[in-house]
Amino acid sequence: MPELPDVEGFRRFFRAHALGKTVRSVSADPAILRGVTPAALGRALHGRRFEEPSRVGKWLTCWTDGPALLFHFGMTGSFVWSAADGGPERHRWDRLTLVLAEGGELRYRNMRKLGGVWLAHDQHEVDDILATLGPDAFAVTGSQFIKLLDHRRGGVKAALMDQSFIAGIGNILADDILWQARIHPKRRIQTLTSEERQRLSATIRSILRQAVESDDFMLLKRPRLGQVRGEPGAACPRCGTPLARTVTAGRTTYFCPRCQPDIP
DNA sequence: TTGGTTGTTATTAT
DNA sequence: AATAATAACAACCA
Repeated sequence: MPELPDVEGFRRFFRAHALGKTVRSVSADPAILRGVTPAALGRALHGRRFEEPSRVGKWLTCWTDGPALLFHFGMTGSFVWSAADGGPERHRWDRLTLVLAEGGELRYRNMRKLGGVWLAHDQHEVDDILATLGPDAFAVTGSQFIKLLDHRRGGVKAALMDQSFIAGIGNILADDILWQARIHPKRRIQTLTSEERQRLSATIRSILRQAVESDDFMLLKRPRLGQVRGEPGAACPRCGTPLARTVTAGRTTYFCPRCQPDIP
Protein backbone atom coordinates (compact mmCIF):
# COMPACT_ATOMS: atom_id res chain seq x y z
CA MET A 1 0.00 0.00 0.00
CA PRO A 2 1.35 3.42 -0.80
CA GLU A 3 2.61 4.98 2.40
CA LEU A 4 5.20 7.70 2.82
CA PRO A 5 8.20 5.77 1.41
CA ASP A 6 6.21 4.61 -1.61
CA VAL A 7 5.00 8.12 -2.38
CA GLU A 8 8.56 9.40 -2.00
CA GLY A 9 9.46 6.80 -4.65
CA PHE A 10 6.67 8.12 -6.86
CA ARG A 11 8.03 11.64 -6.39
CA ARG A 12 11.43 10.57 -7.64
CA PHE A 13 9.84 8.62 -10.46
CA PHE A 14 7.81 11.62 -11.57
CA ARG A 15 10.85 13.85 -11.30
CA ALA A 16 13.00 11.49 -13.36
CA HIS A 17 10.48 11.30 -16.20
CA ALA A 18 8.63 14.61 -16.21
CA LEU A 19 10.87 17.35 -14.79
CA GLY A 20 11.30 20.09 -17.39
CA LYS A 21 9.00 18.33 -19.85
CA THR A 22 6.00 19.89 -21.56
CA VAL A 23 2.41 18.61 -21.57
CA ARG A 24 1.14 17.88 -25.07
CA SER A 25 -2.19 16.39 -24.01
CA VAL A 26 -3.98 14.77 -21.10
CA SER A 27 -6.52 12.01 -21.01
CA ALA A 28 -8.31 11.24 -17.79
CA ASP A 29 -11.01 9.04 -16.32
CA PRO A 30 -13.48 11.52 -14.80
CA ALA A 31 -14.06 9.07 -11.93
CA ILE A 32 -10.57 9.74 -10.55
CA LEU A 33 -10.61 13.55 -10.96
CA ARG A 34 -11.63 15.64 -7.95
CA GLY A 35 -13.25 18.96 -8.64
CA VAL A 36 -12.16 19.22 -12.28
CA THR A 37 -13.34 17.76 -15.58
CA PRO A 38 -11.03 16.04 -18.07
CA ALA A 39 -11.56 18.90 -20.53
CA ALA A 40 -10.72 21.61 -17.99
CA LEU A 41 -7.67 19.66 -16.84
CA GLY A 42 -6.45 19.37 -20.43
CA ARG A 43 -6.88 23.11 -21.00
CA ALA A 44 -5.10 23.96 -17.73
CA LEU A 45 -2.08 21.74 -18.42
CA HIS A 46 -1.62 22.03 -22.18
CA GLY A 47 1.77 23.52 -22.97
CA ARG A 48 2.80 23.68 -19.30
CA ARG A 49 6.22 22.56 -18.13
CA PHE A 50 6.71 20.44 -15.00
CA GLU A 51 8.83 21.79 -12.19
CA GLU A 52 10.18 20.20 -9.00
CA PRO A 53 7.55 17.89 -7.42
CA SER A 54 7.11 17.88 -3.65
CA ARG A 55 5.63 15.47 -1.13
CA VAL A 56 3.86 15.87 2.19
CA GLY A 57 2.79 12.64 3.88
CA LYS A 58 1.14 10.47 1.25
CA TRP A 59 0.39 13.43 -1.04
CA LEU A 60 2.38 14.37 -4.12
CA THR A 61 2.24 17.89 -5.55
CA CYS A 62 3.47 18.19 -9.14
CA TRP A 63 3.99 21.84 -9.98
CA THR A 64 4.08 23.24 -13.47
CA ASP A 65 5.01 26.76 -14.53
CA GLY A 66 1.26 27.35 -14.08
CA PRO A 67 -1.04 25.16 -11.98
CA ALA A 68 -0.16 22.09 -9.93
CA LEU A 69 -1.39 18.50 -10.11
CA LEU A 70 -1.91 16.73 -6.79
CA PHE A 71 -1.94 12.97 -6.50
CA HIS A 72 -3.18 10.70 -3.76
CA PHE A 73 -2.57 7.01 -4.39
CA GLY A 74 -5.20 5.50 -2.15
CA MET A 75 -4.44 1.85 -1.60
CA THR A 76 -3.63 0.72 -5.13
CA GLY A 77 -2.22 3.75 -6.95
CA SER A 78 1.12 3.97 -8.78
CA PHE A 79 2.87 5.61 -11.72
CA VAL A 80 3.77 3.94 -15.00
CA TRP A 81 6.20 5.29 -17.58
CA SER A 82 5.81 4.46 -21.25
CA ALA A 83 8.64 5.54 -23.51
CA ALA A 84 7.81 6.88 -26.96
CA ASP A 85 9.21 3.78 -28.63
CA GLY A 86 7.98 0.44 -27.35
CA GLY A 87 6.61 1.40 -23.97
CA PRO A 88 3.80 -0.60 -22.35
CA GLU A 89 0.29 -0.28 -23.75
CA ARG A 90 -2.29 1.71 -21.86
CA HIS A 91 -4.04 -0.29 -19.20
CA ARG A 92 -7.68 -0.25 -18.11
CA TRP A 93 -6.59 1.11 -14.71
CA ASP A 94 -4.56 3.96 -16.14
CA ARG A 95 -6.85 6.73 -14.90
CA LEU A 96 -4.73 9.66 -16.05
CA THR A 97 -2.22 9.87 -18.88
CA LEU A 98 0.14 12.79 -19.38
CA VAL A 99 1.38 12.81 -22.97
CA LEU A 100 4.68 14.72 -23.04
CA ALA A 101 5.78 16.80 -26.00
CA GLU A 102 9.34 15.49 -25.67
CA GLY A 103 8.02 11.93 -26.05
CA GLY A 104 6.67 9.29 -23.72
CA GLU A 105 3.69 9.10 -21.39
CA LEU A 106 3.49 9.25 -17.64
CA ARG A 107 0.44 7.39 -16.36
CA TYR A 108 -1.32 7.37 -13.01
CA ARG A 109 -2.62 3.85 -12.51
CA ASN A 110 -5.16 2.97 -9.85
CA MET A 111 -7.14 -0.25 -9.79
CA ARG A 112 -9.67 1.11 -7.33
CA LYS A 113 -11.01 4.61 -7.12
CA LEU A 114 -9.78 5.49 -3.65
CA GLY A 115 -7.38 8.37 -3.87
CA GLY A 116 -7.54 10.67 -6.87
CA VAL A 117 -6.12 13.62 -8.77
CA TRP A 118 -6.68 17.29 -7.93
CA LEU A 119 -5.88 20.47 -9.86
CA ALA A 120 -4.72 23.55 -7.95
CA HIS A 121 -4.25 26.88 -9.68
CA ASP A 122 -1.91 28.41 -7.12
CA GLN A 123 -0.15 27.86 -3.81
CA HIS A 124 -3.25 28.90 -1.91
CA GLU A 125 -5.32 26.14 -3.49
CA VAL A 126 -2.58 23.61 -2.80
CA ASP A 127 -2.53 24.68 0.84
CA ASP A 128 -6.31 24.28 1.03
CA ILE A 129 -6.15 20.71 -0.25
CA LEU A 130 -3.37 19.81 2.19
CA ALA A 131 -4.76 21.89 5.06
CA THR A 132 -5.72 19.02 7.34
CA LEU A 133 -2.32 17.32 7.25
CA GLY A 134 -0.02 17.29 10.23
CA PRO A 135 3.75 17.61 9.79
CA ASP A 136 5.42 15.14 7.44
CA ALA A 137 6.52 12.06 9.38
CA PHE A 138 9.93 12.02 7.72
CA ALA A 139 10.60 15.76 7.90
CA VAL A 140 9.51 16.22 11.50
CA THR A 141 12.32 16.56 14.04
CA GLY A 142 12.59 14.51 17.19
CA SER A 143 11.78 17.42 19.47
CA GLN A 144 8.81 18.44 17.34
CA PHE A 145 7.42 14.93 17.54
CA ILE A 146 7.89 14.72 21.30
CA LYS A 147 6.01 18.00 21.57
CA LEU A 148 3.19 16.62 19.39
CA LEU A 149 2.89 13.62 21.73
CA ASP A 150 2.54 15.96 24.71
CA HIS A 151 -0.67 17.34 23.22
CA ARG A 152 -2.17 14.03 22.15
CA ARG A 153 -4.19 11.59 24.21
CA GLY A 154 -5.58 8.17 23.37
CA GLY A 155 -4.11 5.14 21.65
CA VAL A 156 -0.64 5.41 20.17
CA LYS A 157 -1.33 3.50 16.96
CA ALA A 158 -4.44 5.53 16.22
CA ALA A 159 -2.32 8.68 16.56
CA LEU A 160 0.42 7.39 14.25
CA MET A 161 -2.15 6.64 11.55
CA ASP A 162 -4.00 9.95 12.00
CA GLN A 163 -2.82 12.04 9.04
CA SER A 164 -3.82 15.25 10.80
CA PHE A 165 -1.51 14.33 13.69
CA ILE A 166 1.46 13.22 11.61
CA ALA A 167 1.37 12.67 7.85
CA GLY A 168 2.61 9.63 5.98
CA ILE A 169 2.26 6.59 8.23
CA GLY A 170 -0.31 3.91 7.33
CA ASN A 171 -1.37 0.62 8.83
CA ILE A 172 1.61 -1.50 7.79
CA LEU A 173 4.26 1.06 8.77
CA ALA A 174 2.54 1.79 12.08
CA ASP A 175 2.68 -1.89 13.06
CA ASP A 176 6.35 -2.12 12.04
CA ILE A 177 7.29 1.03 13.94
CA LEU A 178 5.53 -0.05 17.14
CA TRP A 179 7.02 -3.54 16.95
CA GLN A 180 10.50 -2.11 16.45
CA ALA A 181 9.97 0.34 19.32
CA ARG A 182 8.48 -2.44 21.49
CA ILE A 183 5.32 -0.51 22.26
CA HIS A 184 1.86 -2.07 22.39
CA PRO A 185 -0.40 -0.53 19.71
CA LYS A 186 -3.20 0.23 22.17
CA ARG A 187 -0.99 1.92 24.78
CA ARG A 188 -2.39 5.28 25.87
CA ILE A 189 0.01 8.03 24.94
CA GLN A 190 -0.31 9.51 28.43
CA THR A 191 1.20 6.33 29.86
CA LEU A 192 4.32 6.38 27.67
CA THR A 193 7.51 7.05 29.59
CA SER A 194 9.89 9.67 28.24
CA GLU A 195 12.22 6.83 27.29
CA GLU A 196 9.45 5.20 25.26
CA ARG A 197 8.62 8.51 23.58
CA GLN A 198 12.24 8.92 22.58
CA ARG A 199 12.38 5.36 21.32
CA LEU A 200 9.22 5.85 19.28
CA SER A 201 10.56 9.05 17.77
CA ALA A 202 13.91 7.49 16.90
CA THR A 203 12.24 4.40 15.43
CA ILE A 204 10.02 6.44 13.13
CA ARG A 205 13.05 8.29 11.80
CA SER A 206 15.14 5.17 11.42
CA ILE A 207 12.47 3.07 9.71
CA LEU A 208 11.41 5.86 7.37
CA ARG A 209 15.01 6.65 6.48
CA GLN A 210 15.78 3.05 5.62
CA ALA A 211 12.52 2.60 3.74
CA VAL A 212 13.07 5.75 1.70
CA GLU A 213 16.69 4.90 0.95
CA SER A 214 15.97 1.29 0.06
CA ASP A 215 13.54 2.41 -2.66
CA ASP A 216 11.60 -0.78 -1.99
CA PHE A 217 10.30 -1.14 1.53
CA MET A 218 9.49 -4.81 1.11
CA LEU A 219 13.11 -5.67 0.32
CA LEU A 220 14.43 -4.21 3.56
CA LYS A 221 16.76 -6.74 5.13
CA ARG A 222 16.31 -5.77 8.76
CA PRO A 223 13.82 -7.87 10.70
CA ARG A 224 10.40 -6.45 10.19
CA LEU A 225 6.93 -7.38 11.23
CA GLY A 226 5.79 -6.76 7.68
CA GLN A 227 7.74 -9.78 6.52
CA VAL A 228 5.49 -12.16 8.40
CA ARG A 229 2.20 -10.31 8.81
CA GLY A 230 -0.76 -12.12 7.35
CA GLU A 231 0.96 -15.49 7.22
CA PRO A 232 -0.89 -18.24 9.08
CA GLY A 233 0.79 -18.92 12.41
CA ALA A 234 3.05 -15.86 12.01
CA ALA A 235 5.67 -15.55 14.74
CA CYS A 236 7.65 -12.59 16.03
CA PRO A 237 10.90 -12.31 13.98
CA ARG A 238 12.72 -11.36 17.21
CA CYS A 239 11.57 -13.90 19.80
CA GLY A 240 9.44 -16.44 17.94
CA THR A 241 6.32 -15.80 20.01
CA PRO A 242 3.13 -16.22 17.95
CA LEU A 243 1.90 -12.80 16.90
CA ALA A 244 -1.32 -11.43 18.31
CA ARG A 245 -3.96 -9.91 16.08
CA THR A 246 -6.42 -7.21 16.95
CA VAL A 247 -8.21 -4.28 15.34
CA THR A 248 -7.28 -0.63 15.86
CA ALA A 249 -9.06 2.25 14.18
CA GLY A 250 -10.78 -0.32 11.98
CA ARG A 251 -7.50 -1.78 10.73
CA THR A 252 -5.99 -5.20 11.28
CA THR A 253 -3.15 -4.91 13.76
CA TYR A 254 -0.35 -7.39 14.40
CA PHE A 255 1.94 -7.21 17.39
CA CYS A 256 4.13 -9.40 19.56
CA PRO A 257 2.50 -9.91 22.97
CA ARG A 258 5.90 -10.63 24.50
CA CYS A 259 7.99 -7.79 23.00
CA GLN A 260 5.10 -5.30 23.18
CA PRO A 261 3.46 -5.92 26.54
CA ASP A 262 0.23 -4.10 27.26
CA ILE A 263 0.85 -1.77 30.19
CA PRO A 264 -2.35 0.12 31.02
C1' DT B 1 -21.04 -16.11 -2.64
C1' DT B 2 -18.96 -14.14 1.11
C1' DG B 3 -15.42 -12.05 3.66
C1' DG B 4 -11.03 -9.84 3.90
C1' DT B 5 -8.10 -6.18 2.52
C1' DT B 6 -6.62 -1.00 3.05
C1' DG B 7 -6.69 5.04 3.12
C1' DT B 8 -9.71 8.42 3.75
C1' DT B 9 -13.98 10.63 4.91
C1' DA B 10 -18.32 10.99 7.14
C1' DT B 11 -21.11 9.94 10.93
C1' DT B 12 -22.22 8.79 15.44
C1' DA B 13 -20.80 7.83 20.18
C1' DT B 14 -18.12 8.57 24.25
C1' DA C 1 -13.21 19.43 22.09
C1' DA C 2 -10.96 15.55 21.03
C1' DT C 3 -10.83 10.78 20.43
C1' DA C 4 -13.01 6.19 19.22
C1' DA C 5 -15.71 3.18 16.66
C1' DT C 6 -18.09 2.11 12.51
C1' DA C 7 -19.58 2.13 7.83
C1' DA C 8 -18.88 3.42 3.25
C1' DC C 9 -16.26 3.61 -0.76
C1' DA C 10 -13.82 0.22 -4.80
C1' DA C 11 -12.44 -3.91 -6.74
C1' DC C 12 -9.84 -7.72 -6.48
C1' DC C 13 -8.67 -12.26 -4.38
C1' DA C 14 -9.19 -16.53 -1.73
